[in-house]
Amino acid sequence: MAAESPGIAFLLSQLGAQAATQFGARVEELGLTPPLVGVLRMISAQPGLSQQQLAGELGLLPSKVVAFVDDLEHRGLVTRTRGTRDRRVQHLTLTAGGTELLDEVIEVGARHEDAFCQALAPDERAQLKALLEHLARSHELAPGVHPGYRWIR
Amino acid sequence: MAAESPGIAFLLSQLGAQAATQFGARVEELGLTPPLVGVLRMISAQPGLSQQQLAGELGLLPSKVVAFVDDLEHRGLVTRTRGTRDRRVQHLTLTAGGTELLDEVIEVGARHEDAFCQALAPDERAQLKALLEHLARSHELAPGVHPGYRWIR
DNA sequence: TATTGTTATACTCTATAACTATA
DNA sequence: TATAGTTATAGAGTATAACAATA
Repeated sequence: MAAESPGIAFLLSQLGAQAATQFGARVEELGLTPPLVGVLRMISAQPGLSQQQLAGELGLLPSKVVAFVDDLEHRGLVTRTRGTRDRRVQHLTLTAGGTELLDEVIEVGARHEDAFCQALAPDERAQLKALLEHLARSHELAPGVHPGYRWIR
Repeated sequence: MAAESPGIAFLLSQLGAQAATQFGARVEELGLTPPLVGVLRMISAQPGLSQQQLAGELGLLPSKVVAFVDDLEHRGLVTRTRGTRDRRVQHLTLTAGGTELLDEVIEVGARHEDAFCQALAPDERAQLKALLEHLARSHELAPGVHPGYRWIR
């Protein structure tokens, strides 16, 4: 019955959705989606990782990884290389174009960050970031890995 | 090329998804989903509103509202009443059971809030909440209305 | 003719499970 | 027999547009 004002959890959910949507709109202009950005980031951080590893670390279904990598490969952003010891695995690496595009994504991300936080003064941003990092650590959220909105097991 | 650490926007997106997922798991035990909770909340805040109004305020498709209200009506949580002046509109109100269930949802929400922020001291929570409210206002997010994750036009 | 709510349909998206090739 | 990747398929979910009743 109490007309409750939204708490921290709801505000996070609201603002998080807003941030994700706006970021999605920005990377769309680069022909990407947020999940594809996550894939590029992960391959950049761990060049040569297999599709299984990628699926495991990002929480994606293997069949979905195939579709993503197909897409990125056809666009010349990623290469698949058969393993020499185990010829079943596909090792993933970024092409020069992929690295270039990821750099653009990072720039876009920086602009997004700045625009989204525009209302906050520098010291407020630092405060907020510290609090959010604290909270994220307490929930054991891997830095840079998005929990996604449906593929939680 | 820079190995950037996640910024505020990404942390918000990460934590927001986590908060939403955990809240969804809690209300699932009450037989509800987050969107259904939003519908119940809105009807409680504006008893007698029409389905069109509900769709407009929550950003839902009219056909989706029909499905939601069908569901809630069949469970005896909401009633439809034809308008007397304009017999096309359906006025929505909560039943006693609906109000009761919403009260439970609010309790669940309070427990969720507390659990989610467990790592933060009371003064940190107050700080964080103030910063988030500031940010939410700057993005013109209506208090209590979730922007959702797909139905942005 | 326009609007409210409803229904039907076409479309996309996701998950599951078969399938192949290697091991 | 088990595993990495791939393909195919069935199911769920979504948006679009047709529809009936009322204005």
